[in-house]
Amino acid sequence: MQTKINDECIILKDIHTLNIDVTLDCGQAFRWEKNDDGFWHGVAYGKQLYIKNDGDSLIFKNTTMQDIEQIWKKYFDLDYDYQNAISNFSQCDILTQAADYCKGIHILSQQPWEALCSFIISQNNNIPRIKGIISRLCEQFGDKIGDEAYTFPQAQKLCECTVAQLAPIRSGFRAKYIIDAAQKVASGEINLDELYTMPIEQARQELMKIKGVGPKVAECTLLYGLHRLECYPMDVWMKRVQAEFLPNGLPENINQYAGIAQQYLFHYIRMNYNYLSKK
DNA sequence: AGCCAGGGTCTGC
DNA sequence: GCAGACCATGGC
Repeated sequence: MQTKINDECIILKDIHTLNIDVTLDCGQAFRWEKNDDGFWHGVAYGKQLYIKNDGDSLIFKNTTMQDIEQIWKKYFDLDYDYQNAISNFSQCDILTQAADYCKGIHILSQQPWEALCSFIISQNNNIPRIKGIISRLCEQFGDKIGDEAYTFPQAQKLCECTVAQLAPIRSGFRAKYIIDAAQKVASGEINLDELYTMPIEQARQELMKIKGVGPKVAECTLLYGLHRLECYPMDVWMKRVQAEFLPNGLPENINQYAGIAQQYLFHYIRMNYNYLSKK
């Protein structure tokens, strides 16, 4: 991987597998927006970033080589071998189609607390509105770190809030769930960092101690916040795929890559539902 | 206008 | 253990 540094840009060459456009717009993260110049801008790990693809290169703006090494390589999962994972999908038609359609989608490593909070908000909700709620949450309770850029508010901040104080973000019945999660995390009753290595079933149970966290939200938190790739969140779209194309579930050799398969199937069915359901 | 959305809780069998 | 009502809100 070669690196080139201009005045304001850092360019990583030979990044073949990451497609920024799809990765940031496939329903796993809710805080990225695309500018007219093609750059995506967002905030993660308390840092603001501008990024876009340019052929086989990745162009970073508003960051440092040190942050790329310590934060963004992990966040965008640049060191994981996606080709190898996808090579295991070849015996399953729908997985092969989905993987082909979703080339370049990586599973992001978001901060565990942000992922937990975001997917609590996601329940019985649609993606545009999830983005709006999270945006208002950050604007109201996060730290301002740039022009219209805010950090994701920490649990230590939100644990002090009442449902009434959260009213401006218009999260509806989910407000009390956000507060319960914040209290359990801020108090140390739940230690999210332990979930990186905890046996997976125990990790699920740990998260489901939080009010408003059931199997789906726990699974999303573990997949997108802790990079537990064996997790397989089942939302309404995944149930449609399963019913129509995977009556016997995932092939067993996919289990350790189930999270990748899930993200590809989710995006594929959502983008092609009318076409696929007619076939 | 009514249905749906990256679900979960609570109640009643 | 399982079905069904209910939950806030807004996009379509």
